[in-house]
Formats: sequence, C-alpha cells, structure tokens
Amino acid sequence: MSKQKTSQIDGPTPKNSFGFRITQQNLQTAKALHQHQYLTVMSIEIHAETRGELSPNPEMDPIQVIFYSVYNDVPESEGPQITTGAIIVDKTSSTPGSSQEKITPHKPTLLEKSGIDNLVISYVSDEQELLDEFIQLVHRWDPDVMVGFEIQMLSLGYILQRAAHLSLNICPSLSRLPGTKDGNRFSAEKDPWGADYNTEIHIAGRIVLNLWRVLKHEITLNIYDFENVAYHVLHRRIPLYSFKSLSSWFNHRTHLYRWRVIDHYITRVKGLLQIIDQLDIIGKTSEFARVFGIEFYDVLSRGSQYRVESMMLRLAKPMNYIPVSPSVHQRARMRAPECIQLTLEPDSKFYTNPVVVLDFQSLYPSIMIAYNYCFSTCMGRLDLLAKAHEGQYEFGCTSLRQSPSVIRKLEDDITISPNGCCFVNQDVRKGIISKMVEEILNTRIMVKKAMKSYKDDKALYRMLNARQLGLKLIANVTYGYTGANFSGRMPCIEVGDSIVRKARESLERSIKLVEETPRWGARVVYGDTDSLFIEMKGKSKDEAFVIGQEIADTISNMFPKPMKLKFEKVVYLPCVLQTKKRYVGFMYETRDQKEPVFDAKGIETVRRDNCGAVSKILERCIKILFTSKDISQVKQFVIRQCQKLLEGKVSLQDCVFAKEYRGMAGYKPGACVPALQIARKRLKFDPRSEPRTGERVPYIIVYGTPGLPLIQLVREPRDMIKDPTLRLNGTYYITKQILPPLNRLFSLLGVDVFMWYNEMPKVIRIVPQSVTGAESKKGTISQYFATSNCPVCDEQTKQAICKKCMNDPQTTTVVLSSRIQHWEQIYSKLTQVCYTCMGCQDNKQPCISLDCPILFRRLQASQDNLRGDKLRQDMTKMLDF
DNA sequence: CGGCAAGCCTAG
DNA sequence: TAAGCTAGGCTTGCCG
Repeated sequence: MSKQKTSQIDGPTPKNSFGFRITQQNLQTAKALHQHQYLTVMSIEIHAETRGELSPNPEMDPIQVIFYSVYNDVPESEGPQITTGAIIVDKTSSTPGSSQEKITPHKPTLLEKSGIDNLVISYVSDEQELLDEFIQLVHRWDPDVMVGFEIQMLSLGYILQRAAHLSLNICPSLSRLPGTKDGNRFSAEKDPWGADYNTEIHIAGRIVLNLWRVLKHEITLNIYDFENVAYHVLHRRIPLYSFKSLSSWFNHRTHLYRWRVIDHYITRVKGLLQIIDQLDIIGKTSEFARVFGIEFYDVLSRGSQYRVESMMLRLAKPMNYIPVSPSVHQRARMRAPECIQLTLEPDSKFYTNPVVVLDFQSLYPSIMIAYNYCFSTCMGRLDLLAKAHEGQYEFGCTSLRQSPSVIRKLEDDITISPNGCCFVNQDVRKGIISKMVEEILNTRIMVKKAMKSYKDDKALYRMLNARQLGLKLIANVTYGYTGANFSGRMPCIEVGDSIVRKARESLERSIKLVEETPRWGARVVYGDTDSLFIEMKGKSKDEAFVIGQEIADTISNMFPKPMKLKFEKVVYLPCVLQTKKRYVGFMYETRDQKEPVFDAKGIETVRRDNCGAVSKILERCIKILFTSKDISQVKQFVIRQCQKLLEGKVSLQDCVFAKEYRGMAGYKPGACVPALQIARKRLKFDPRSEPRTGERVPYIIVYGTPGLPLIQLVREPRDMIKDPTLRLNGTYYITKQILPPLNRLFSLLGVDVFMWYNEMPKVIRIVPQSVTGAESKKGTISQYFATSNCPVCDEQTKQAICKKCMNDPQTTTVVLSSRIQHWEQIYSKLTQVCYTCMGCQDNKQPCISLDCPILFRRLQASQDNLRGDKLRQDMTKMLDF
C-alpha cells in the first residue's frame, strides 16, 4: 500500500499543496493503480466444538475447523482471484501431519447446491497442527489484510485466545516481522480500561479488520450481524444457525450433516469478501489514506482531528508554523463559546403550497475562505486588543502579544467578525485553514468534473468518488476542529465562534431579504444553520422553481466568494414541517420530474430507535396523506394495522427494536435500559455471550402483569421462539410506539389519532380478576390472550382458565405444556424452513404464512408423522395464538 | 401530575 | 488511551 500512497507529495511543482493534479496523465496513472491494488485480503472464521447453548469459549472449546477465503487482487493472468478453503481437525485422519488435497465432494448434487465446490481442504490430526497449518497458510498467502466479521470473540481473536490457552503466542508468527515483539499484541479477555474498543489485534505488517465495526461507520443499519448486512448489502438472505446446531451437526456420528456446517462458514468467509468488495471498503479507505496523507489503518481507527491535523500541518510546516499544544488545564480554562447556530422555530403545519429549499453550499468552509478566518490570521478579540497594548492578552487557550506598532500598522487591513474578533486581510497573510479548505473545495470541484467524463470506467469512477467524498468530509470537520473543546488539541474559540456568528449573520440577512422582497411573494417558514425553507403561497411548482432560482442568485450576490446560496433544486410539494430538525415532504429535484421522492428528515421513518412497524406505518400514512389528501383513508389503514397488531398477526421482525449497547462501564449506576438488561441476563448465563460494546442489541416488548415497569417486559427475539407463552405486547406497540409519532404529525391537521384507536372495536381480552401467588406467575401463559374459551377443556369461561381446570392444576399443566411443546416444535420448524426458503424472496420478508405453498409443502414433508389436514389445523391454531 | 436526568439518535 | 462541534426531539423512570 505504501508503494502508491505517497510519492506525489514530493513531485515536481504540484498544482496544490496536496499534490493533486487532475491531468490526463495523472488520471491514467491513478487508473492503473486502481484497477488492481495488488492487495491480498484474507477472511477467517472458525468453528469450535461448543457445549450446549453456550458460545464458544477458548478456555474450554477446541477449534475444529478454520475457514478462510483469500482475495488476491492481481491481474487475472497471474492466477485465480479467490481461493476458499478450510483446515479441519479430524482425529481419524490416518495420515500423520497435514495432508492437502483438492476435494471433489462425494455428494455432488447436495454440495453443488450449497455452493461447496472448489474448496481447498486440508486435514490435520490435532489442534496444535491446526495452528501450525494456519500459520503456514498465512505465510503462503501473505495477506495484507486479515478480516473476520467479529474478531474479538470469534474468528482471528478466538484463534489467538485459544493458542494462548494452549500456552502459545502465535501473534508474532503470523506477522511479517516474526522476530520482533513490537506491534504484535492482542489482549485476550480483560482490558485495563474495561472498554472493548481497545481490545484490538495488532499483527505487525498486516491490517486486521473487525468488519462489523468498520461497517458501523460505513452503512446505517438497525442491526449489524452478518445476516442483516448480507441482506442489505448483498441482497441475499442467509440463515443463522445457533452454535448448538452447528456443533451437533458437525459432530453427528454419521457425518451426514457436516456439509451444513461447512456450507454455513464458507458462505460467511466468502460473504465477508463480497461485502468488502461491494462497499469498496479497501478502495475507499486507501483513497482516504492518500487524500488525508495518513495510514490505511488510521483512516479506520482514528478520529477526524487526526485527518485535519495531517492536512493542516503539511501546509503549515513549509511556512514555519508550529501548532500550539495546550495542556489540559489551559484547554479547560478557555472561554466558552458565545454563539450558536441559528435554528428557526418552524411554522409547523401541513403545506399544500410549494416550499422551496435553499442552502448555502459548504457554508462554514466558504466563510473561512471568504473572510480569511484562521488561527494564523486571528488577532484576538477587539476589546482585549484595544486594552492590551503592551501586555499579553487572552487568545484561544493560550495568550497572544502584539506590539502596538504592529497593531497600528495593520489598522486598515483588518476585518472584524460580527462577534468582535479581528482578522487580518488575506493580502497581509492568507490563513492556513482558509488556504487548506480552499484547495480542498477546488480539488473537489475538479474531481467532480473528472468524474463526469469517466462515468463508464467503474474502477476509476469509484476512486474519484471516494476522493471527492473524502474531501467533502474533511472540509466539513475543519470547523469542528477549531471548536473542539474537550478533546481538541488546538481549539481556538475566537476562530470557531467567528465562523458560527458569521454564518448566523449571513442566514439572518438572507431571511430578511426574502421577506423584504414582496414581488417574490415568499415567506421563510424554517431554516437551520445554512438552509432556508420558503413557502410560495399560491404558486405552482414551476413558478416555485423559477422564483427559487432567482432568490438563490440574488442572495449569492450579496456575499463574497465563494459563499453561495444554492437552489438545491428542491421543491417540496406537499410537505409537513413538524418541529425543528423534523420534516417530511414530496421532493422534486428537477422541473420536469414527474414522480416525487419521499424525503424525510429527523422523523421516525429515518430513526433507528423505533421498530420497523413504526417507520413503515408512518411512512405509508404520510404517503397516503400526500397523494390522496384523504384522512379517512389514513384512518382506515391505521385501524387495520392496529387490529393486526392486537391479533398478533404481525411479523416479529417488524417489532424488533435494536439499540446500541455501551458496555458495562458505559452506563451510570442504576441505568435501566433494555440493551443493558439483556447484556446482564446474557452475562449471567454465559460470559462469552455479552454483546460487544457498540453492538446494536435487538429486543422486543411482551405482555406481562399490569403495572410492571416496561423494562421487565423486554425480551430477546429468540426468547419469543423458545417460549411460546410470550406474546408481543400489541397494546404497547400501538399506544406507545405507533400512535404517538402519527399523532404528532396528524395533530397538525387537527386530527386526533388516539381517538381512532379508542373508538376501534377491539379483540376481547379477558384479564383474570385476581392474580395470586406463584402458581399464576408460572402460568402467565393464558393471562393475556384473547379467548373466551378455556384453553384446557375448551369450555366457555369468563376467565382465562375455567374454574374446573383451575382446580385441577396438574392436569392443566400437563395439557398446556404438552400443547406448548408441540406448537413450539412446529413453530421452530416453520421459522427455520421459512428463513432458508428461497420461495418468496421477492417479498423480501419471511412470510411465515399458511398461504405460502412452498412453506406448507416443506413443512409437511419434514413432519411426516403429521397428516396434512391435522397439520393445517395445528398451524392455524398456532398462528392465531 | 410536572419537572428532571439519562439515554438514544438525528440534522446540520 | 483517544476522543470534531451543537441543537434538538423524544421515551422512560424517578422524585417531589
């Protein structure tokens, strides 16, 4: 990687300080570099022999197989690109030492179907050999990047921990510098700070990626497990098996099920590489490394301060600048910021007139350039400067001294920011940040131009896009750097505040102009930091486009270059402004666009802290409202959905919440959060199953005794499958999750959504009058489900279980639990079949529906002791239940 | 019941 | 240890 990364910087008279010259030749070189990165990426997963329901534990469970897939990015003529294989411990393996062979599977049809072919399989006789073979494998391929989906508990981490358990430190042997101790480390279990972020694996000369963590920054998902990522990135549904199933299949004495295990992990190792390729992770990261001038791994592991500094210091050094490095104390003493961005309180309502959205293009960077705001041009606050004359005065987190003669000389070359800070003009001295940001923006424009002419060249286009993106990122965080308070290495409140204040002033001026120009007939209804939402009363969409452009041009002319109010070519028609930072609309980007795009900001449709049902229903409702403008249709839809929820006829997946787990140390004592609750529960059962810090932990809400705090109703989704007595808390989902967001929106139209629900005919739910003692706790089963028949004897009763059966608890228990067991069996079969079924893929949802012919047939086939009609009957019962 | 802190996630 | 920024809305549980 280092081969390609740098040399440009020292090249002959680069066009700008970062060495980007967008020339024909340059692009060709870049292209050549990007067609092949000459990188080798190896993905690794392991299978260990687990015990019961427990997760693999390196102190107990030996590794049975190491799976790998290697992507070798070289021109094709030089060899195959992807090699996939496994090293298997087989105690029966007669050959001492390892034997390598290219196997043709003995059951071709089965295996071909599963995609198991062309595997490089080697057998070893024990774990020790497995590790040796693995080390050799690594040296044979010599991968630049080693990756596992989760490398702390599984994959590479498990291998290292297991080796450590066997008193081996194989970290150095895996590295490219086997002799050195430096740079090879991994912390097995506990980490001095208790945080998991730092338990990373370092192997000298190789980059080790914990893929799910990388993906967290790459794409926005509700849950970051392999299956969900594969679904969203690769558009493939991949089944999830428990460790228990995998272990039992692997160890089955007939070896008949082993292929499933192999298939599972091979899908995974291959999938990892496909995900990396699909998202262009390696390409993008390398490109960022080049743009920022930092190392590959640092792009992923370090913050934006590091990036800004890398770019800024490269500019500063030749100019003989040294950055200040304030102490913690100095930083803490710095003045607090006095300005905040301007966020207007929106005129909250449903807009049927067109609303035009204008925003300043890269406002903060533009201000830095236009007004030459920078550390190196700031003279400090005017009041201090005037008083200070001889002595030192406060500046940023340090102090400044200017001789009066200098101040006097500069008097005519100073601009004063709206909050009273002085900056010298750019002919006196051009600010470093200003210069840096200017070059970044210019380069970005060049790159974007180049992208247009290379649309057909996928590799080059991707690279340019990555570069363009990197530049945009860095321009936007440069302001953050000046204001970085608590962690900042070089914050300067004067600079940061001036930028914010100027931005605020600019936006205010723009608003004023719009309101003072009656011929536009426009009214500003909302604005945030750099944007204006303008209602065009009585205007058509076309007129809105014309006037919008005119406003944008007029306002842009009021400001120095490169400040520009851009008509982002967005007209909303119609739209709803809910509150600050929350709005939705049908968006038109061009005048001739026929179908609008649904665009939502901040509301529940785009937030990950509610379940799928909430965002789906809300989005549907808004769409119905926008297209039909008929509230009764919305009402009808909402009521139907509520009924489905109450009847429990809703896909479990739509009711799953997932929130980030901060780690045991990440919560205040006494914190009461679902993710923490689940983590505690899992820890009690199996320390290895604790969610990773930063992991999004899924949960659902079930029914329970009335009065219980919500936290007691939190369950993991898989509990739902294991324990059929649990029922989704339809009431909670409706009244606490679905209706409130709907109501927030529709109350703006004077509609009370809760009324719809209250008036709705509901399923009769009979709650037992008295819940007494332990017996009822155990038997929560029937307390909250809709029936007026006794589930045991089927006699009519007003209670959950009729009096007769209540008096015969033993029979009741037996009847109920055996029925539960039966249902449970069918249900687990059902979900299993459904999740692996390819039949209704276009639905993109597991149907778990009786109407699915494929499901029904498969289920019937798997339950050969069941007659079709009986099965159907049972299934109906279960689904109702 | 209202006010408040903690927690989460988003806009810009 | 290393860590861009602030505003803002919303839920939940606790306290007076």
